Amino acid sequence: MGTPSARDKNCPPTATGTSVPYFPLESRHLQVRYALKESGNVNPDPFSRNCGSRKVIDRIGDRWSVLVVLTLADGEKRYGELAERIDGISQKMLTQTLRGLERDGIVTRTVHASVPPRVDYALTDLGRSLLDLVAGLEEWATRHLAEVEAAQARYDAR
Amino acid sequence: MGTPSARDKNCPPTATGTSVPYFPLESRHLQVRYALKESGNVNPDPFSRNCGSRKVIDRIGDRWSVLVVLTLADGEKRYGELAERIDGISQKMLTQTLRGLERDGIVTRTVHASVPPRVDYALTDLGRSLLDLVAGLEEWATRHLAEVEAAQARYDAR
DNA sequence: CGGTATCCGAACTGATACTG
DNA sequence: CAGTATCAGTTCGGATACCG
Repeated sequence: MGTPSARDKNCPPTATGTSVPYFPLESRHLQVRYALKESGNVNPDPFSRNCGSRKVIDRIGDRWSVLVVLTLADGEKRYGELAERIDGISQKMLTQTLRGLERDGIVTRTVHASVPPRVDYALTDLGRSLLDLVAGLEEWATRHLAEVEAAQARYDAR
Repeated sequence: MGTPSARDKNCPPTATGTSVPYFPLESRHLQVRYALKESGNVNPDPFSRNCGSRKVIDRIGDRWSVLVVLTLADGEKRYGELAERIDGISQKMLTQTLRGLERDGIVTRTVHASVPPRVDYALTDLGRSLLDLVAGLEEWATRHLAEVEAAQARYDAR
């Protein structure tokens, strides 16, 4: 299967025009294709499952992660505070999102052995570095919102 | 329903600790809740459907948009080229994604009246401004990939 | 308070077949 | 070539009920 580092190298650094490296999805189908490639049984279009872009996009991909990170921007928060601030999120999704972020090392989860229980969530250093980018996205959105809406109106009119 | 601009103001500029403005989803349920609030029949937690962050997150939210924008980084590309480069995307998803990006004014679609037909896609100025951010995300991903994977390994071990 | 477990409809996604 | 239409499998997401 070649060296893993070599495969990772196939992943485009910053979208320069290299060839066919993206592997964004985790569907069964693609996993199968990947497995086949790994075993060398299929036509050779090299693409890496470990592609960095896939990782972020998976995490950014779900609607809530970004919001959670953004909400933690001004410091540690309790589960309940997060639930309250991120309007529209369900308990299930909040928990699920927090677990994912925790797994990725983006937030920490601190349980205080008190009664009633108290659980605090905070960004890690890694999380804060991601926050910079995510905040940029939000800023972009607010800055260009009017433009986007104008474009949509134009498109819909036609 | 109050002035729309006032509602938009409720949307947090850059995740400073204001209160409960996010409305990321477009589910029927939430639309109903929003409609209820609009008519003033429900408890008052002000949040804006036009929240800028919702807009971007919706667009960034699906896995493919980011990849398409990234792939268009080095210039105009044909439909087929995109399909080839973005490995794993189906025709349906590619078309759907491109339509969405076109609607938002992020890409242009140029049909050449030739036979066989030829359709070129390119980033608009708006698209290029978004590219900057998206490229940053990709860079972040590649830079911190090892960290994320280490965190995941640690989490899974436990 | 801060979750977990289950259920179920909605939405997403891809494969396939067909068209201008 | 660049789509559109249709259909089936999977996942997503919320409501509800319950637990430590």
